[in-house]
Amino acid sequence: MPKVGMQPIRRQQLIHATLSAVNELGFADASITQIAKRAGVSTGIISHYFDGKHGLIEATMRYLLQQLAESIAAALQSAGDLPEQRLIAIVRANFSASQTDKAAMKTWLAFWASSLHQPDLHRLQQVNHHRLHSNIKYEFEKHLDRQQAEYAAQGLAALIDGFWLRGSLMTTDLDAAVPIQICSAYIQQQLKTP
Amino acid sequence: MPKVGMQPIRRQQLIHATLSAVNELGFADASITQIAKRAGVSTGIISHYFDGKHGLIEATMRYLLQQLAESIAAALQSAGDLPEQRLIAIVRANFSASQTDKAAMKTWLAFWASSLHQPDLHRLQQVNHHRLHSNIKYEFEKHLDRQQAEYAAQGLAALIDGFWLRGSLMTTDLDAAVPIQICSAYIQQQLKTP
Amino acid sequence: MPKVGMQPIRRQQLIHATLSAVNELGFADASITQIAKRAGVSTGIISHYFDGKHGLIEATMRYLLQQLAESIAAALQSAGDLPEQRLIAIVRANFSASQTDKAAMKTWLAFWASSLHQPDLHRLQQVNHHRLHSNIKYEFEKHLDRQQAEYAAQGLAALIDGFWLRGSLMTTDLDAAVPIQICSAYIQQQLKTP
Amino acid sequence: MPKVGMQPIRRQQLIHATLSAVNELGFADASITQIAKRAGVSTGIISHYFDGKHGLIEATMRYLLQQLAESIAAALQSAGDLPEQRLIAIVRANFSASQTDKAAMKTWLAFWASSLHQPDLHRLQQVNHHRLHSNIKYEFEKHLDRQQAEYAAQGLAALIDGFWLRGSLMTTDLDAAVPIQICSAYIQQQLKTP
DNA sequence: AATGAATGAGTCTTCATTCAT
DNA sequence: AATGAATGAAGACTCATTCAT
Repeated sequence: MPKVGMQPIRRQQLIHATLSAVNELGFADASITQIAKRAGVSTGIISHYFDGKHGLIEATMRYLLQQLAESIAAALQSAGDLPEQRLIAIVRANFSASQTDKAAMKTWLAFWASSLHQPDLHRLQQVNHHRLHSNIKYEFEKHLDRQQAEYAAQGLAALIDGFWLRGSLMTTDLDAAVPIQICSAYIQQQLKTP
Repeated sequence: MPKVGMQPIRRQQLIHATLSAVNELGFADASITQIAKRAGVSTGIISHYFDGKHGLIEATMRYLLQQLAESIAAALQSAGDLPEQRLIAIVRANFSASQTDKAAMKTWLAFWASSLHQPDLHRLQQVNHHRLHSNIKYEFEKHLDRQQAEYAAQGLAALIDGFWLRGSLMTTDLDAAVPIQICSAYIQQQLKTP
Repeated sequence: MPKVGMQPIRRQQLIHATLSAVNELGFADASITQIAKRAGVSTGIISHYFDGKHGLIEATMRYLLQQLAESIAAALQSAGDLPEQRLIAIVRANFSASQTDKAAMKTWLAFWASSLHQPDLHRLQQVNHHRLHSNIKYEFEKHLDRQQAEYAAQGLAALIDGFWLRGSLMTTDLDAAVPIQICSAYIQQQLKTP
Repeated sequence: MPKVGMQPIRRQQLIHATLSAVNELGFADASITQIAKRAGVSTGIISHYFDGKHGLIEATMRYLLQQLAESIAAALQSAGDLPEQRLIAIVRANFSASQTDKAAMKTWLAFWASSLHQPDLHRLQQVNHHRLHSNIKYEFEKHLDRQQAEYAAQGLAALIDGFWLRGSLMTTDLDAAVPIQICSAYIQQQLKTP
């Protein structure tokens, strides 16, 4: 039952099917057969819309990154002007529900691991990591000198990613409250340093 | 010409070949053919000594974990009695050369990601994460109350893992000095809290 | 906006696109997607006008054969009455520019090879080969007895096809002058035989 | 039931299976499944011994070329010293039974056609064509000047290939007697030219 | 103890065809 | 008349495993 203008619908459908498959089966077992089955379409359609599995994987990772970027952008927009507020907003966005559900975290980890040997994915992931660092450093620099800000930014970014990594490897769901609290304390500590 | 006592030699040979293959090719492309080639043996030998590829992978991860555990144990032994000294020793062990070279980090990440969908690996990895937390918390508890120690431990463990994760995803080698410095500052900060 | 009389236009369009695709990509890689792209139409149109890829291939071969037949007919019409003149005219037609450019030769060879296992194409090709033989033999019979004419015809036909085959397999373009000269010499030789 | 030293046996087995499949099904339908079935082995073995289908195809073509080369070499060895005798020996070798059975001819044609778009096969085929020309020209030069020999060689090579091509496209088996007779006459004619 | 020959399930991809619009 | 969305079979290839030697 072919229809016109299906492209965006099918692409979204397939991206979600990919996330679902990676979450349930793992990156290694997320075959296009599995993905197509979850999307309720045939395997051929993947090549039709994404020019192969690799294209679908990349599009899916791009989608996740975009979600995170939007989440952070929105958090910053509704945050106050104080660096502390803005930094906590960034932390909260990174631990927002959509980012901390088991499926998303497992998928992120899978993508990162596979990005180590896939230049295209690696580039995407690098941009993401650099952006988090920049966002954070930018706020710290309002109160700290360049060197202090750099250290504070590295520390906070590591803290966020560390909680995130440990959360993704845990069996239980991540309770975002504790990480947020610890990160907040870290932020306050850093800002009062000088 | 059967040789006696080949078992430990062959096993070690194959574990190193696995690390080498995972590092250079990535987890997905580390086939037993590649591994056997690097070890200079035939593929059949893998089933003989490890009962299949899965057994080899698990043994390799176990080996990495043991290395880390020994590294930490040694660091603690030669550390002083002060919690601060002991905690910094733990940090240093986690960022020691053998743990932060690109190959080891890539392998760790690959194992972690794949552990998400492999119960055997997952169990190993859980033990490891719990041990780091326990080690750290034990030291913090010498100066802090249980709740404070728990938070401090979670924070420091996240900091360590976060630096480690960001390092493994970087293109350049990790300069351990900065993470160690930031972790040290964090430790001192936590210990003076009360 | 349906248009009237599109059929002949579309068919011609698609036949030329097929020749172009077979020439550039080879018979094996001349998919209907490629052909449709070159014709600037959708793939569906091929089934519409030719009832499938096979129909298009057959029509294309038929088109090539017709071109050759017309070329020979024209050559004979403007040739004199002497058998020698007429035979040379046939030779020239077989090596005329439109038949010896790389594209046409490659396409012919591809069609012939595939005709070995496709009855429809095989029939077309048989007619063609028989026609060349008949045309030639008819002229030789004006001066030779039946048996001699048969041999002369077989020889000349083989000579033509042989040059043609060697030309199609060469990397460089075929210089028609040499084959024509050698064929002419052969004709003269045969005609003076008795 | 793995055995040692199977390589040459399996390779030969698979090459023959390839010839059989190409002959019966055509180049396009000679899938590795079909080939493996004819050889009585699994498909995986093809990659094992030939590093993929392409390697098998190339090895098969190389085998055919070698057969022809040996056939010609043998014919020349047992031929007299006279150019005429030697040239006829070459002709006979080209139309010997092993070269003119339907299967071999169809396979040759299929290979040649596909060689147009496969550099590896093309190179093999070029060598073959050049060798035939050289062999022939070498003999003609014993009696003719360079230019005459070149023309005579081109003519005879075309004659051979032409008969061969027409034979491969025929439905019936090729009766080698007629081509040999016509070629012989051509040779004699050329040699008495000056 | 060790080899490597052999298997066959599983992966991704390509492609001609069909059909609702 | 024409599109292009969708299918699904078939293709080549990879790979962990098995087993006779």
